[in-house]
Amino acid sequence: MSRDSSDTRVRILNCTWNLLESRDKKVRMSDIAKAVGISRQALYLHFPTRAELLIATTRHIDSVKDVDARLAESRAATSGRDRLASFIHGWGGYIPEIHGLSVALRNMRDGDAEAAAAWDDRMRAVRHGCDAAVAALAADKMLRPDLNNEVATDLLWTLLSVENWERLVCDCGWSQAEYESQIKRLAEATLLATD
Amino acid sequence: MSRDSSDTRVRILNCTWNLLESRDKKVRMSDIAKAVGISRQALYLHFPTRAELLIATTRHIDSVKDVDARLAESRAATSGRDRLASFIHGWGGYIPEIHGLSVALRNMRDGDAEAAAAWDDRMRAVRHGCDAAVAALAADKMLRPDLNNEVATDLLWTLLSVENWERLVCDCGWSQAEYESQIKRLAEATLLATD
DNA sequence: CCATAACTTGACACGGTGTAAAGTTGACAC
DNA sequence: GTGTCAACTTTACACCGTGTCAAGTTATGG
Repeated sequence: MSRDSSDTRVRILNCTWNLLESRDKKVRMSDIAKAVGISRQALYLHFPTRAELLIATTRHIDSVKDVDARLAESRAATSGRDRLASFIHGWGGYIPEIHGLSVALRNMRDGDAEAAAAWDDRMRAVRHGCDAAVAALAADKMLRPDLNNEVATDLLWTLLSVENWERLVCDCGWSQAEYESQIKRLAEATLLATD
Repeated sequence: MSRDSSDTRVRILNCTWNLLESRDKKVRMSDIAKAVGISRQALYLHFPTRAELLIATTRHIDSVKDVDARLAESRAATSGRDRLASFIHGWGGYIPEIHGLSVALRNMRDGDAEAAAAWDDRMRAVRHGCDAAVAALAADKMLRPDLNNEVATDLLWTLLSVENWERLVCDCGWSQAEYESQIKRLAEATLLATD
């Protein structure tokens, strides 16, 4: 019973996750196999390609970290401004969880269309969140009059990119709190009407 | 005389540049060789590794596009605010020239420390420009009082990343002019004291 | 005519992904 | 017990792109 197929699958996903978050170096299929304690080939019994393993790992993290719950909070906000702040907190706080994976997936962009599509799909989901936050601002007449919804969404989406988080937190050494507060200020300065 | 060594070297650099800007796919050593009209091995007579070829190509673009002249303009600005605007225009206008190369170099990050170092070096140069622009603002007492120079430099540097340009221009379909004007507005909203 | 530099051809090692095939092990059914 | 099925192992190999090596060609200039 301890050698269940689904059990091994979960162990693979967890080990992949751990390796991606801990190591800075490249994570090979053989590294993952070694970490799980199975042969490299057994990996291919569960996941046909490295790309699919990485994609499955993102979904696994999503379910473990309950990304939906984080987003639900922002959807519950009453004012547009609150919604913006809570979306930034929700998504911005999620970035560190998926950062290692994000790097791995992005590094496969050229050479693997499937991996690229998977990453783009996730980014599109973030964009929907940005769009909703912008729409809430517009509904409250809080959006700068010289910005239409699409341009505003583009700007917020860009601001909240994983790359910007990496720059500020990893390269510049900011704390997560500093990141969130500055990005929030920046987003407000960018999007809000000066009343 | 038409078969000069330095002549071939320049042809290699130009072809590499062209391929990186035109193709979206991966550019292999054999692709470059074919484009130049020489054998793959001849490439290695001029450049020891792919990474060194890419790095040499960045330097080649720098000299052809005269990046120094662009930066000189911003250094000549009288007010801090002008300096910021002209730095954004200078660097922001240079990004499209090096974009293809930037992607190729960044994609080598893991696996080639030399390529990573070369890219980081260029980004550090941009950071120096950001730092100078922020210092000019501070000298004019135009910098927001709640920002110290380092945090302000971090923010401007992040704002002006190639990745943000890619998002807005490539992914969102903005024109270069839209990019520059919005980024300028964003930078001012982020850094300038509200007088 | 000879020497040299630029370049060619063809072969190969290496690392990482993915495939294929035959063998082992343990749980459960009858 | 015997059989069977699934999970997993071991070994081997094909493919691709980078980089190396060695021997041969060709043009130019002393």
